Amino acid sequence: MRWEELDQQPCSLARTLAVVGDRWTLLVLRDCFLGIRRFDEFEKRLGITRHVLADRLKKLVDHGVLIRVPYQQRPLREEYRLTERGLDLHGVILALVSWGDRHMADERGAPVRHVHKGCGQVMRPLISCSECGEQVSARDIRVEPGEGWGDRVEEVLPQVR
Amino acid sequence: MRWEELDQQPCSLARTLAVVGDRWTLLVLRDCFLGIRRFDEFEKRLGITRHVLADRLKKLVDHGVLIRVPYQQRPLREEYRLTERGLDLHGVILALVSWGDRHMADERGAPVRHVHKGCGQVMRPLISCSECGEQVSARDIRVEPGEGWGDRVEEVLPQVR
DNA sequence: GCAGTGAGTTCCTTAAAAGAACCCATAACA
DNA sequence: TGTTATGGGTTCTTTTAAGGAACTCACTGC
Repeated sequence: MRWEELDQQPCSLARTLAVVGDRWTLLVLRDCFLGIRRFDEFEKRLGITRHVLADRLKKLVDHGVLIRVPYQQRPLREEYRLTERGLDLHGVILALVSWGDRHMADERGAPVRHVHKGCGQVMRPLISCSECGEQVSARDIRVEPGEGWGDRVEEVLPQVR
Repeated sequence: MRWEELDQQPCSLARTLAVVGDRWTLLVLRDCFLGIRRFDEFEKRLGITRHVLADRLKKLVDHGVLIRVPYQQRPLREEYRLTERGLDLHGVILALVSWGDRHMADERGAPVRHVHKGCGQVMRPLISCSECGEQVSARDIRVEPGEGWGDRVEEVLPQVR
């Protein structure tokens, strides 16, 4: 399988990875959520090569995750902002950060805190069931084929422990 | 920045990406959550080269995400199972799948459904605040430096919109 | 008229992934 | 007794991607 075929797969994970499944892309998005918008700021903060940065920003724009917005004319300068679609990736970033906080933090603790504006508290993200509201983890969930699965009989979902 | 330095950064996202920030790794993990455990099964399902698969499995074992468990002696054969640390990555997979379901699904809908064993319903994962229980999205959260931030004054968190 | 800025491109070198072939212990088959 | 199959890799060569540095271009401001 090549990466170009990835978004054709009947798998939402593969399709998402076709958009953001690249380390630089996710680091760029992290900075977007921190309010970074301009080419040279990304470059300075990430230590990414301009070449790769230009490529990743372009792909994110093509996928509707970022949008270019002019912030001055003569000479035209544009910055990159998260679209609604991009903002919706916050859950992905949060999940990654949260795992890192739990399993990769050094003795000094988590590097950044997330403050919930609503209640003013430092929060951890919890994942819960949209139907009953209860908190869920891996063992609470069973996976089964949905409508978009298609009729590839041969690719049977194995038993989930 | 090289990938070897990534887990040294004072950023939980970067540190998590040092472990799982690779498309193949995440696809391998997806299959782990579907119950796949053996080398040749991963190979068949993913269409990954054996070379890369061996490398990714080894890295996941080194990072304590997977563990090798013998399932027969003579000849010794081992399978790969998620550790607790690995199971805890479920939130990451769920977040990625969920975004794909919302933004990358074709007209037929989501390829797989997640059933919450607790209530028996097909669920979507919701993210909520650990302190007040309210549902949160990108705009409800403010980021600020935490204990593990260190004293790099120059790297100021920019204003978040 | 010269240096600086923002946002890239181009060119060349190094690293990683794809693809195919090979290896090794054992078992099962004929 | 040799022949093929299985599981889980490793080796080798080619293609693709990333790193690093220099160049471009349309301005601005000094």
